[in-house]
Amino acid sequence: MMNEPAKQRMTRQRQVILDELMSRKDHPTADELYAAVRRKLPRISLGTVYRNLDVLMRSGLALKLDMGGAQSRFDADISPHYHVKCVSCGRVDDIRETGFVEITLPPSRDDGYAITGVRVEFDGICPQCRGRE
Amino acid sequence: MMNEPAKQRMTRQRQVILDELMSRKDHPTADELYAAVRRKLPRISLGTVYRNLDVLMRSGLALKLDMGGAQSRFDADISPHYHVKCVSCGRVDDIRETGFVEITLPPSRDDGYAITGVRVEFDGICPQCRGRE
DNA sequence: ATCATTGCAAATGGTTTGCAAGACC
DNA sequence: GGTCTTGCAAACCATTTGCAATGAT
Repeated sequence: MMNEPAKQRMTRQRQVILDELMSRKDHPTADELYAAVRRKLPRISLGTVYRNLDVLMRSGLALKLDMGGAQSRFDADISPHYHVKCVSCGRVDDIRETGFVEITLPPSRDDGYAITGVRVEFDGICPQCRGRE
Repeated sequence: MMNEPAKQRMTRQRQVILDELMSRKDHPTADELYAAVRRKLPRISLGTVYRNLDVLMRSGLALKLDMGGAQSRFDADISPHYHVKCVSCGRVDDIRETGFVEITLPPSRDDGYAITGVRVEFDGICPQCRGRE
């Protein structure tokens, strides 16, 4: 009756995916991760990468970033921080200084929504693309 | 040499799509719009809807909302306002009170990004779904 | 034995695109 | 005539899924 948490095994594939994701500070897409992980596990499949990213996400070990654009990006840094997306080249970086964002969740009335969360994302031009202008 | 703005014609299809989009306060997906527009233009194709939404977007007459999830949503209300997405049913509504959001764009230094914009999106539970709990 | 997990391949589903016909200047 | 636009269908591409085989407990 109880909703038992699903028993998950830390398989070799899952561990390698998580390690890879934690080792980088960019925010790779599933296929970028697939390419990287394949160097250690040549027989791994893209489907497995997707399935494991989903598991890691549900377990709270990774974040899925929908920053617009076709592909999702993933982040193993689950500490609170914001993201900037370069409107020119599409890369996504962290923003660590959060002092300039001030959001007070509105009380649950208004049009009746009970607000449960906010997402703040920045657009910008990365240093590389700035130099190239 | 100059980048002339493309000459666009306000075709019947484009007008009907825009009218439909302006007439509703929800934020329809392309295929919802397609279904609605088809009542007036039974022979219109989904491809035409997509192409016109793209044109309207570039012309600044409509906004494309990427609120996560598979499909994009569109909005003909281009005045500044925020959106809430119901985490339960997926519908998207406007938030008109912006007093509780205070964001100061950071100066262009930090890791080097020149910040050009912010996106703020809310999650919540809509009144309908709240009642149904 | 049981049950999560995998590799593989096929399927899905939203969006885009090539092309020939049609509409507008 | 030139060019923007359309309908149709096929193509695209990220992601998901069915399934038989594998692995861990």
